Amino acid sequence: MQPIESLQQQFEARCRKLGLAVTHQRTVIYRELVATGEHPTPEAVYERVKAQIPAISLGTVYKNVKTFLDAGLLKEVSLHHGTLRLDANTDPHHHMVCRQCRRIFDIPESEIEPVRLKNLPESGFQIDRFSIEVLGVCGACAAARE
Amino acid sequence: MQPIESLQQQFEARCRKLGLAVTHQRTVIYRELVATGEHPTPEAVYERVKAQIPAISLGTVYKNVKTFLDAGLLKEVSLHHGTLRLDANTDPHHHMVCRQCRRIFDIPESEIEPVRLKNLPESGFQIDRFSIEVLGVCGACAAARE
DNA sequence: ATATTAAACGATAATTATTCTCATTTGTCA
DNA sequence: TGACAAATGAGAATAATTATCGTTTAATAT
Repeated sequence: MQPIESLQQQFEARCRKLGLAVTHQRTVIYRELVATGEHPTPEAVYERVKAQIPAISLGTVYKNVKTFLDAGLLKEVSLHHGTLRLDANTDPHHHMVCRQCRRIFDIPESEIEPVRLKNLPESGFQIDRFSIEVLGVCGACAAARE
Repeated sequence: MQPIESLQQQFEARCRKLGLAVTHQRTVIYRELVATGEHPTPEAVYERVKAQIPAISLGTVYKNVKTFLDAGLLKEVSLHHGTLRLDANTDPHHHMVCRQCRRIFDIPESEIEPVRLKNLPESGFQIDRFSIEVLGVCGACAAARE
C-alpha cells in the first residue's frame, strides 16, 4: 500500500531536491499559496502569512515567490505584468508571445478556430470574449540559441 | 467617389467627437503608436516621440495613453499587468477573468476544446502552449449591478 | 548533541513604473 | 483676437519590486 504524502511532506521533498532549506517562513508561504483558490498578489500572500508569522517581512515573501517561480512550484498568471504594453490594433486579434524576448506578435482572429467550452462556465459568468495567447519562442530567439 | 481620409484626419475627427483637443504631442504619440507594429511600453513610446518633440515629458505620454485607453483608441495587451498574480495550480488550465473585480477563476484544460491555428504561425515561431483567457463579468459582479 | 557554514531572514534603502500637482502654455470657439 | 478650458512640462509623490547587509537559522558532518 502506497504511503500517502501530506502536502507538507511533498513540499519538503521538493525543496530538498532543489537544494532549498525548509524554513518555517517558506513553508507557510507555500501552504497559504496553495490554500487560497485565488490568484493572489504577493501583498495578499504577505497578509495571510503575517497572521501566522507576525514578524515576517514583505521582502521575504517576494524572495520566496521568486524562488518558487524559478523552481516551477508556482506560475505567474500573466507573462507581461510589470509594465503596460499597448496595442493600437483595434481589429479583433490574439497574440503570440515570445517568452525569451517578450515580443508580442498579432494573430488575426480569423486565423484561429473559435474557442469552444465543453460545459457552461462558472455559475453566472457572462462571457465577453476570449483572448488567446500563443506562448513560445520567436524565430529570432530560436535562431540566436543556435 | 468617397474621400479617402488620412490617418491624421481620422484621428482629428475622433478627437473632436470625444471633445479632445488636437495637440501636436497627442498627434505624434498616436501616430507613433500606430506606426510601430510592436506592442510598446509607455517608455518606448516616449523614446520614439522624443525624437520628434525633444521637450515632451514622460508624464504627457502616460496621460495621453490613458486618455486613448479610456477612449478605446488603444487597448492594453494584458488585463492584469501592474501587479504580479500568482498561481499555485500546476495542472494545465486556463483562466476566466472578471473585468469588474479582477478575480481570476481556473478552467481545467479539459473544459476547452484544443485551439487550432488555421495556418502556420509567424515564421520560425516555436509554440510551447496556448493560454486562454475568458473575459467577462463574474456572477457576483453581474448580480451587484442588479 | 554540537560546531560550522551557507542559506535565509528582517529591516530598510534603492529602483522602477506610474500617478499626481501645479504653474504655464496652447487649442477651441465665440 | 480674446477668454477659457484643456493640455503641457517639471518635478514631487506613490506603489510595486528588488537589492543590500548584518543577524539568525537550517543542514551536515562531526
